[in-house]
Amino acid sequence: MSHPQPSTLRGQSTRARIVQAAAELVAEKGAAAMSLDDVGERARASRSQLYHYFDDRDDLVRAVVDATTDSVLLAQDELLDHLDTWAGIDRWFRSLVALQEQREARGGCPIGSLVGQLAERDPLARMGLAAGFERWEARLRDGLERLQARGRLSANADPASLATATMALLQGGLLLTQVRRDPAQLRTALAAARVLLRSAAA
Amino acid sequence: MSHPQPSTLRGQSTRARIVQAAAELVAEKGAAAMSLDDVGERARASRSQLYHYFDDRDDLVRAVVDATTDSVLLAQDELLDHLDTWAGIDRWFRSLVALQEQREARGGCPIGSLVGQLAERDPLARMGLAAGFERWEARLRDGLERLQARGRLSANADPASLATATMALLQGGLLLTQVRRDPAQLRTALAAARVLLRSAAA
DNA sequence: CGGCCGATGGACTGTCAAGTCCAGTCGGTA
DNA sequence: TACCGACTGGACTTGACAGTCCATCGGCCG
Repeated sequence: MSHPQPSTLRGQSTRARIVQAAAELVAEKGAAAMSLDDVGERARASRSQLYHYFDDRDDLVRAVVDATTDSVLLAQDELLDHLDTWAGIDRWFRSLVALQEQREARGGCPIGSLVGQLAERDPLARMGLAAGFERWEARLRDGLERLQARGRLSANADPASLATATMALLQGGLLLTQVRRDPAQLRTALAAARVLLRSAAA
Repeated sequence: MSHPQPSTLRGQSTRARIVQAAAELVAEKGAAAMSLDDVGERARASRSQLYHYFDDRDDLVRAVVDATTDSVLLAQDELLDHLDTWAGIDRWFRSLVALQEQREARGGCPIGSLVGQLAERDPLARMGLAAGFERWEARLRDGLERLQARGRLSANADPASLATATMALLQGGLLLTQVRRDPAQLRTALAAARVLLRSAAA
């Protein structure tokens, strides 16, 4: 945060390697279990490089939060662009369930999992996570608004509330999937989201 | 786990004090930040007492998981007994929102927050959390089944799926509430749960 | 009353992690 | 070439933590 973007190409690449390695370790072992030694080893960067690019451990974790939300949103970027049709929404839902099946229901949501780990410990990290969720939810809300503008969603439906409820079903479904090691939990939650959204169809 | 229930009253009380202190610290600072020194101090118990009653740190954390789910379920025991009427369900929802308002949206769900911290690190803890969720969801499912038996819920509605979806909305709503520090997120999620359930009304 | 055993106190050890420090290297520029 | 600042290497310090060890207490039962 307080460090400027590295001025040389080499510096940028080193910083990126560090964040990447840290993000992987956080995803694998949790934020508390990520040690700077681990990060250094995986990123092939020494101790002083970590402190050259980040103020301290917390600063690095915040960078991980940002990198993780970027990566989650980028991975579904295409799908999020087409939430203004019922088919597009269904496609998104199916892809989310397929991903959990492929992962054998491990890990939950990369962003959501961090909430319980960081929200009460680091206010800045919490705000970073909130910003990530806001970007995510905004994509859905925009889709629903376009759906409504085209008259496929009831005029008195509230896209903002529907988007929030859908995000809640998604996050809650992922949490139940993770804790039960069963992708069917997410499938059920998203089926409910479908019912909810369709009940507001025009 | 491997230790039997303490045989003396004094032992039982000491063990209970330890679990209680550990549970408080986990709730306040997160499972990873709970140290045995902190626990000992708060419970007025020495190091060897911790190892007298628990195998190791992980064993204590698992006891915390159980104690936390017990406490969450006990706190709403009365409300969970009356989920077989629409009024009872509404009362439950209102009470959940009121609790978050009172807590200023801090902490999220005591059980749900632990999922991201423990699920991928300790399989036994994950199973303990899953058992907690199952007990919780079962209470709701039972209520819905009674509602259905009395003909207030459509005969072709599936109480199990509705219960899962409602739990997902609850957990997701709490997660969004926590990360945004805004109880309205849970209110919106539970309003959606109400719509979902009513749409299955007979 | 004497021993047994659950329960307790607290010092001790080894390990590991965060953060500091300084001595370098590299690449571009004058 | 000489310099300068960005960048890199890795040893070192300090502290905290999990887990171990042994000595002791205290009530109950024979």
